[in-house]
This record gives sequence, structure tokens and C-alpha cells, in this order.
Amino acid sequence: MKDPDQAPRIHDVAKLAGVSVATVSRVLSNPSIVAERTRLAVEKAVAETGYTVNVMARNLRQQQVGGVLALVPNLANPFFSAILAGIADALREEGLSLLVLDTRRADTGSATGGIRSYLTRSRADGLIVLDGSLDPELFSQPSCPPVVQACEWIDGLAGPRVLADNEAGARLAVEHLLGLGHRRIMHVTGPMENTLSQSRAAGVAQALEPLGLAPVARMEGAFTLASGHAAAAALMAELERPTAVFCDNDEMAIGLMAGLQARGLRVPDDISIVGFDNIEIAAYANVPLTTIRQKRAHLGRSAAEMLLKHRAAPKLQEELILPVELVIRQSTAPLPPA
Amino acid sequence: MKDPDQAPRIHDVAKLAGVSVATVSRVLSNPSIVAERTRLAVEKAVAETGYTVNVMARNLRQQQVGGVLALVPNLANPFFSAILAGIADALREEGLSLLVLDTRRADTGSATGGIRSYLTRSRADGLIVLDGSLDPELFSQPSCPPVVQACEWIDGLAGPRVLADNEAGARLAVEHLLGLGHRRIMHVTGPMENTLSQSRAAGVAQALEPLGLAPVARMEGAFTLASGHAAAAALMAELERPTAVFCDNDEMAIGLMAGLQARGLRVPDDISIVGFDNIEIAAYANVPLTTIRQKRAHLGRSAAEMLLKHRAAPKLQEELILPVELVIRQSTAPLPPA
DNA sequence: ATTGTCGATGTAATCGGTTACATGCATTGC
DNA sequence: GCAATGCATGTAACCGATTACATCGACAAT
Repeated sequence: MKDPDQAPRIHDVAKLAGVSVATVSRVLSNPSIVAERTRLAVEKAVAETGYTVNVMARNLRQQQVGGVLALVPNLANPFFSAILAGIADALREEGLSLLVLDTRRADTGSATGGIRSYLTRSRADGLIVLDGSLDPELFSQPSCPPVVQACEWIDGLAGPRVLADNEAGARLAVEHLLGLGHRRIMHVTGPMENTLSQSRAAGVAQALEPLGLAPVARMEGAFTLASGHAAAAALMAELERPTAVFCDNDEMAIGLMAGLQARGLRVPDDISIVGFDNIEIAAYANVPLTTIRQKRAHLGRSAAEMLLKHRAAPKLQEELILPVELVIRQSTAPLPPA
Repeated sequence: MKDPDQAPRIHDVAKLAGVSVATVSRVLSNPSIVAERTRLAVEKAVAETGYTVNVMARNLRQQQVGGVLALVPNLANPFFSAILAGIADALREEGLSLLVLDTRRADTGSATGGIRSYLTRSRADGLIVLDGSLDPELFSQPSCPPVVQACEWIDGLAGPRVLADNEAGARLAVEHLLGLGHRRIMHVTGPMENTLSQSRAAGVAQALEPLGLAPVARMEGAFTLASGHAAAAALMAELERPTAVFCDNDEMAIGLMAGLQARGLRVPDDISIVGFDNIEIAAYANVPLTTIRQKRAHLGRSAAEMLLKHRAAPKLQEELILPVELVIRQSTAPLPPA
């Protein structure tokens, strides 16, 4: 060994074992085709040198990166990190690693820096897009690896998707309220340019239309605690005060609940609230929150699995819709007699 | 162009521009040393072919990966994802990408698969370790890239660290309770093998000792809502019921609060509660939570910056301790006269 | 006129593996 | 005895960039 500080290369192992580099490579990647004697000698040499393959060199030769890039709007948001955990799980099982890019902070503008420079086959073997607000044109370059959209989706971007059944979820939530006798229902939405908000609004309409109803009020929030809290003021200002509220996510529901309680309303006695997502804290809120369960880790896992499938089979246009379910807790109650 | 489906290589651009590959490379990486005429011709050829560099090839040649790996115990935990967001931020500014590995799910055992195979220079230019429960021996291989520990730390692993001031935080929390007149104080800890829990326990002791006091009860939780909730039962069972509780994180504080309220105790009238972390929801809890603010994104950013610094300068043993502060809300009140 | 310097560019080695193809040897069939 | 077959292994091309070194022309100094 010339320079003991340098990491050993395959050449060093080959020399020590008295075989060629090809044989060493074969022992590492496909041991069954090399003779037992040779294999043992090579394994011994590997152990003695402490050799590990240089992943970059292998990747270059094999024309693959060994990793998948997830584009998330906000990495700090637990909603997305739960999905990421599912993605990471599925990838690890395939020996792939997870790269993460926070799209809201990264610069979309310049062609050199920014998101665009990550969207190439030489950086990732595939893309999982969790941000529905991106420009579909970003993914149109020929060098762009296969894409799977998850959770949110981009209008004008074809290709495989995996989504929760947002319409059904919103419908379930509102039907639950209707079943309790509520008729004056408010809807606190996410940003309406968001595809998620749009399909939840559609679900709300589907539940109300058969009765000839519509939401008595609608407020556009931002999926944040603060915007839910702000909705409390809007609600109090309504002439015909709603008796129930459906919020597009649990954070807004919790923010709203805090805001209403601060104003002296009791949940569920004075007003019923339903959220969406079933985040962990929903069960531990002041008044445990009735909500729609959405399996986020499972959604992430499914997205990763779909990506791996599509890497092999060419791009069929697949759409996987995951079921959701209603979790009844204590934030909803029958409409009291007038 | 022989095969229009193939991504163009630097060779193709060179031919189109009528220059050598070296010149193209120089235009891309160090434009100032090539003549204006040539540069423009190359840039035109780049635009026409839609060329983008092959990152794998560049990385192999330059012996760097262009990415940093974060080891997190649980990716779905918002506590860590906020730190990750800070890390991602700092890395992006340097043109590095973020790789994430969930250490609890990955297999630590086998030498081939598992965490070990990620801890090599050919996979990441550096490591940010957020999991204090890992075996220090993992990082002792010569091929292991530079490591910075953040938030938690590993006993027996030297090297740079960035931490919140856990001792001071716990001390502040308890001193706040003492200042309100409380003397019977319970401590709900994280797992005691966790270095974080240990230093918070030390801070608690520092605050109590001058008065000759000790926690009247201590319960070991798991940093989860559920374990906080479980602590409520333990608390009620105490003969000398505490008048105040310090919880090692906000999740346990919120779980505890829910559990106590379900048992008819009022916060803060019957009992005061302090958390740690100042997670977003702390302000929107049923009773807004008094807690210790810890800037998690900033902590992540500092860790990344420290890593980048140590990549250049050799390994000085640096330890950065970030200040924390007390945020007083409504879950704490003066001890009522007996 | 000759030499030296400098800036711009080209040539080719290099990073560290994988793998198509070639080779050599032993076994088998005729 | 000789060709055919097959297994184990070696040789060298290849992945696609970067960059040390060589080259060349123009211009300045002697």
C-alpha cells in the first residue's frame, strides 16, 4: 500500500487477493459466478483492506444515481415529514437513498441555480413531487427523471399520482355533521389555488347539494394554526352564525377551536368542529378532535413504490386513490334543539 | 447528433461550438479565463443542445459528492424536521443537497446494508448526526466523512457539536416555577439514556439545589403525547401531589395537560405546567403553554455551517451552545395560598 | 532577429468502478 | 485424439466529466 491514508481501491484488493479487478467486482456484486476458493480469498482481502466501493464511480458507470428526490413545499411541516418517512422507508428497502428539496425556499427562477438544476437524471433516479404549486414546465425537459405526484398534484402535469381520497373525506365530514342535524355549516378551506382545497370543496358540495344546501360561510385559510385562529373572528362576525365547521386540516381546526373558546363558545355544545388529517395531536386537543384519518406514511410509501414500478415499466398513466375514514371524537355533537 | 434521445454530452457541445471539451468545461466552471468570442459560441451551443453537466461524472472526478447526510431518529417527528429545514437552507446556499436517513428504521446490524454503508466519503461529503443513541464506533472508520453532532450527542464521540442550552433552559423553567412560589415540582423527563434528558435533569437540579429541594416526583416519558398523557395518572397517584410540573418537551406537556383536565384538574389554577421547545402548537393549546423557546431551524442551520467550516479547516473540537429563552403564557400561575 | 512571456486553447490522463469480450483450461462426446 | 462446450477469470473499453500539461500565436523586450 503506497499511501495508507488513502481509501483502498478495488485495484488494491485485487492485488492483495492475487486476482483481477473484475473478479473483485464480481465477488461484490454477483458472488455466485465466482469459484468458492476465489471468493473467500477476495472476501478476506476486502476485510483486511477495509475496502468499500466508491459509490460515485459505480453510479457513473451504471448510469444511475441510487437516490430519489422528494420536492416538498415546506420541510418543517409535520404533514409532509410524515409522508417523507413513508417514502424513506420504501426507498431504503430498495437500497436507494432519499434526497430532499424544500421548494418554497429554493429559487425557481434562474436556470442555473434553483430547482431546475436538480431535475436531471444525473442527480436523481426519480422524483416524488409533493408540491402542487410548481410549474409543470419544470418537468418537461428530456433530462428529467420519472415523476410521481403525491398528495397534491399539478394541473397540466400528466403521469402517475397517488392521492388520498379528498373528496370522499370532505363528504364524510360534512355528512357526519348533517347526520347530527347541522344545517348551517361553515367551510374553512386551504388556499383555493391548491388542488387539495379544490377537491375538498368539491366533496363538501357533493354532501350538501342533495339537500339543496351550500356552506353558509367559507373562509380561505393557509393550513396553519394562525389562519384557523383568525377564522374564529370571521365566524363570530357572521349574521347567521354557523352551528358547525369543517376545516380542511387539523391545524386550522385546532386554531379555530382555540379562537372560539377564547371568545366563550363551547365545543361541541355551541359549535361542532371537524378537521382533516388526523394528526397525532388531534386526539390530545383540549376537546379531542373529530377528523378524517389519512395515512400519510402509507401515502408516501405508495408513492415511492409507484415510482419504482414506473422506473421499470414505461409510463402508464396510473392514479392511486387511498381511502380515508372518519374518526369521531368529542368535537362534534348533535345540534341542540333551538 | 447520432442519437437524439440521448442526453447531450460535453463532447457534443464542443463539436457544435467548434472547440475542445476542455474549453466547454471552462466556460461552465470558470468563464473568466476564456475569450469572449469563444464563450459566446459555447453558450450558444449549450443552449441549442440543452446540455446540462452530468453531476455524477463531475463528482467522481472532483472526489466529492455534493451532498450532506443527516441522520435522524424519526423523520416523521416535527421536532427533527424543523431542524432539517434549517440544515437544508444552509446547504442549498452552498449548492449542496440534503440526504436523509431515518436511523430508527434503518438496520444498524449488518455491515453490508444498514447505516454503515452510508457512512462513507463516496456517499456524502459530511454527516450531521441528530441521533444520540448511535454507536460511536460507527463513525470510526477511516472512510467516514466529517461529522457534526446537533441537538443530541453521542457519548464517546468527539468532534464539533451544536446544542441548545438544555441546562439553562431547564433551570429557567424551574426557576420560573420557584418564583411563582411552587415547591412541590414534578419532572417529566425524556428517556434517561438520552443525553438531552440528562442535561435537562442537571438543569432542574441546579435550580432546586440552592433551596435544598429536589423534584417531588420524576417520571420517565418518551417525548410523546401519549407518554405525557400517561404521566397524568402517575401524578394523581402521588401522595404529596405536585403543584407544578416541568416537562422535557411540549408534546409531553400537552399530553399531560389533556390528561389532567380529563381528571378534573384546572391549569393553571390547580397545577402549573412548563414545557420545552416552543413548538408551534404550544401557543394554541387549550391553555397556551409556558415553555422554553429553542430555535430549531437555527440550530440546524448552525450545524450545517459548522460542518462546512470543518470541511475546510481540520477538526478542531468546537462546541456551539445556542441560547434558549423562557416564554411565559398561561399554563403557569402563582401558587395559591394553602 | 531572437528570446521570453502571456493568454487562449487543445490533448490526454484521470477519477474508480463495471462489464463485454477474450482467453485458457477442463470436461465431454464422437 | 480432437472438436465442442462451459466455467472461471483476465484484459481493456467505457461511463462523462475535470484539469495538468503541452502547444501555439501575438506581442514586448533585448
